[in-house]
Amino acid sequence: METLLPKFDSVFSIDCVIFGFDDGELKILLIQRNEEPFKDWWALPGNIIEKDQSIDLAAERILYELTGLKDIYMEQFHTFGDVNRHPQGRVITVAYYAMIRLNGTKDLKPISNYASKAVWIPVNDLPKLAFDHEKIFSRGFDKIRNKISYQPIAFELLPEKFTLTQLQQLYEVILNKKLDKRNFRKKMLNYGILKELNEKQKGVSYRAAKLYKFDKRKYAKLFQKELSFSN
Amino acid sequence: METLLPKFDSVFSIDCVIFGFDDGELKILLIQRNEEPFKDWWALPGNIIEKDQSIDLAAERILYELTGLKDIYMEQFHTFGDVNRHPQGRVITVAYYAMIRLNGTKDLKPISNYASKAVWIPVNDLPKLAFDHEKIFSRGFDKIRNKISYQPIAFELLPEKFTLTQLQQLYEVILNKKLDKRNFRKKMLNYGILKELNEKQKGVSYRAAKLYKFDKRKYAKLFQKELSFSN
DNA sequence: AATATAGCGTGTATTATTTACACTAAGTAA
DNA sequence: TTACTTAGTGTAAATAATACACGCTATATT
Repeated sequence: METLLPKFDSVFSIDCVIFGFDDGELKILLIQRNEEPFKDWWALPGNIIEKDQSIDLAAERILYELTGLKDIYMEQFHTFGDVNRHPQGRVITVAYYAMIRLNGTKDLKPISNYASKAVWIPVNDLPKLAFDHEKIFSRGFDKIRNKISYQPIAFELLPEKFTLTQLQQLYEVILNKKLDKRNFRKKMLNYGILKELNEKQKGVSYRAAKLYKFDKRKYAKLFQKELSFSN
Repeated sequence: METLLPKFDSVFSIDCVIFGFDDGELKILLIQRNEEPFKDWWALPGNIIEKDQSIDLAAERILYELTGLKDIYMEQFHTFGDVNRHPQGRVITVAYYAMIRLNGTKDLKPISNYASKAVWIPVNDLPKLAFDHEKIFSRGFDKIRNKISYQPIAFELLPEKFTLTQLQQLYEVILNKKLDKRNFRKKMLNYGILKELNEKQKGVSYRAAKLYKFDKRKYAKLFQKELSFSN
């Protein structure tokens, strides 16, 4: 960590915690930094907010520049403002998260030079991260763990067609606990936000499971209502 | 709104949405601005973050300077970063909320010159606010409404000793709906976080109600656990 | 002393939700 | 044909949520 770098005044930055699910594992998107400080370290995709850009748009742009991912809807979850979180000066960072679908090996290609690469890393196998990014990640992880426990947001992470077992496995890795199969299925189907397809899983060496699709329309209806509270 | 004021570069600010409950009404703390822009307008207590201060501490300091309130624990709830939310330049603001107890007429005295006064205003009777402060307030209100519906956080707003009816009234104004008396009492007492006192309400011209106290210790135990999720 | 008043305090039946729990069925591989 | 692996299913018990009404008690009034 150099100390010869120029100091700069207070700036705002964005950091993104992007979750994906693949191969039975929950992963997040990391970049390898190509610049000081923390050159060659792993870090969350993040950068400085431009002056003429709202923070939400800045988040989208930054994610795109560092990873090549476009049109990802992210949600802000916390702002980190400790004085010394950045070695070069005061940087306050607004952290965003998103859960996205890894369509096979969606190509990750940093557009800007700021990152030398972008890769998916299992959350259970994270390297040391630059700055306070471990703290940011961990808070983001708490956030989705918390959210999923009262809102079925996990579909974003799955392929378009999925089995109930896959969905359950995803819940299990996020919540870090085993769930009861029958109760899980009962609950999920009860939401009424899954469409059963006339298709089955392929390429498995055992009885193939039914495939389901997530029904966005019903989901929206259900969870608009859900935001008001009952007697 | 002057346009002759100096432009400044990107800065961070804090805005505070402080809730109080008094006289059966939910109120928030507003200041009257003593400086341009929006001189003489009502606004949330808020100001610029200093360079060498973490945002959490900055929030405390700013609240103190503008209202005289000290040692108020606030929680961050959202960061607002639209480009044009401040007429003089780019200002990104981190919004905090707190719920506090109005001990009678707790004296509000702006320490800094930046506010000419600080007062409690009923949320149902808010004036037009400076900047995008109406939006910030409204998001903060959503936040506590949401939170209270799954966590009994309302005690902070009540006097140390309170009756169950007062507690219910508070819930009703926050949730903006009538609640069933028997069910409400059953639920609250079931939490096991209320201590029944051997005292009764005084100065009422009808049968006096029992007074209760909030049991912080039990609350902490209960809601630490509550953050993990069940099968 | 009697009465009016205003809010206090209480219980039960119904329904919905959550939990615990184990075996047969179907498809694949050998 | 058999062995293997995962899919798919139901019920009973416990807990939580809801709907609902009236006698009690302290004070104020006459």
